[in-house]
Amino acid sequence: MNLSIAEENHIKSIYKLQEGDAVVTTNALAYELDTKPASVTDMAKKLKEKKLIEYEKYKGITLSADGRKAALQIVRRHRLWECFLVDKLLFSWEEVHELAEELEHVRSEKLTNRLSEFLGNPVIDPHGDPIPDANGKLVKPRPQTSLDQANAKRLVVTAVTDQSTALLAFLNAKGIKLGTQLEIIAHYEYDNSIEIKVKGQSPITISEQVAKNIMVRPL
Amino acid sequence: MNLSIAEENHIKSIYKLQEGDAVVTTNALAYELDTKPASVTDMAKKLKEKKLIEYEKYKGITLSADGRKAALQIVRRHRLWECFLVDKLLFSWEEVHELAEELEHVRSEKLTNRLSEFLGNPVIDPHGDPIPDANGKLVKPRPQTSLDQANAKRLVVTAVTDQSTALLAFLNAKGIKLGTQLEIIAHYEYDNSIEIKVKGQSPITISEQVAKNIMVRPL
DNA sequence: TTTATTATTTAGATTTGTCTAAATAATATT
DNA sequence: AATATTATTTAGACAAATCTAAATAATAAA
Repeated sequence: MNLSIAEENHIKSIYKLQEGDAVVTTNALAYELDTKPASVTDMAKKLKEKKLIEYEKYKGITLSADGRKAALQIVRRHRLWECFLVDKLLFSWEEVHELAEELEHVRSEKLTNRLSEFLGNPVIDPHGDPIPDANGKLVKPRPQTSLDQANAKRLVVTAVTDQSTALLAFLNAKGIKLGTQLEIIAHYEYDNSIEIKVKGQSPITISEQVAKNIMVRPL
Repeated sequence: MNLSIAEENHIKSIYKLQEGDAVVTTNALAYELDTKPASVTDMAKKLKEKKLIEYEKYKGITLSADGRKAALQIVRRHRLWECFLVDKLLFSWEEVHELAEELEHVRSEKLTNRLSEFLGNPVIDPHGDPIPDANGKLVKPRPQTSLDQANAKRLVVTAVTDQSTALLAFLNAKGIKLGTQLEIIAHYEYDNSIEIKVKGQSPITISEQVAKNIMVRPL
């Protein structure tokens, strides 16, 4: 099955929004891909034709088994390139997403597997996300919640779900990265903010919005 | 100036066919790009509009200063990726051209320069072709001729101009690679073949057609 | 349960890059 | 120089991926 870049991007976004097995709506997908709902409908028809998604009009989209397989291949390539960029070319955490977005579309299994080997077959990428293996198997990520819903007080940052340059740069500025230890001091409902103390720094306040994208596990 | 992949491929092929400053014909370019002359004419109009080429109808194509600059950037990326694939991912000589053809279109100067650094700023690629530096400067390649026109008897292979998988695999099978030493035993005009002896092997016969693509310098 | 709102799809247009077939220009041959 | 051949361009079409505007379906509100 030979997918175009546009098709791959749709598959990847459906995979991302599905999170388990939820149905993905036309609007959500259009927003994620920075495109228009009408365009998503067009593409949905094509991907259904290719049996990569389940789709009935007005009923939303889910990946088929083949679609999931394709998505995992793309995700694998993306995360391996991110590793390469950070580990070998010394890019920083927040710079690599856009570049990996392009490199991921070079569809060569041999290249992907050689790259993985070269990097020492890593199992998580620089953002803490697990890397599917050559067969598309994904190791279960360790138990984690988003920072806004954490109940334990002492936590470690394990991943960042939104990889926009803006957020990553913001976190960088605040001294928050993978493995950073922090404590929740207070959660202010009335203005949706959270006061935290990053290890070795004075306390700071962040919005719930930001906290939603920071995944943590109990220390 | 943001170029599409199609535009980049045209620029690159014009650069390749120009060899110095020769005018490139529509037909030659169509053949090189495995497309049709009419398509080349269409693209020529667009590239002229963007001031990347000099073009008057029926008069052929040459690169403008800007076009040459763009071409050298693409060639730089292509050759650096070839180095990476061979040196780091242990691909063989003849496998890397197609992959580099895709990787070269990731247009990030920062990535290109980091990659170059990571590789130790190489100045020639695995096929023996020089790599333009970050400013597009190309070190003059050592004096070389194609094998079919060589006058010295003892020679060293310095480059291969046609990088089709077929030819490279053929040469590999014959034990010919960069740096291989060989002697010309005889040049048969009547059937356009050349008998050569590769160092450490028994003499073999190759066609002039193949010899044209093997660049050599006197030992 | 009507009505209003929101989500989704359809219809038709646009851009990019390509093609074929026909027309025209340049070059080679007699 | 006239004619044949080859090279190039034009005209018109097509597929992919997108868009806008209008129509329709699903859902929420009154």
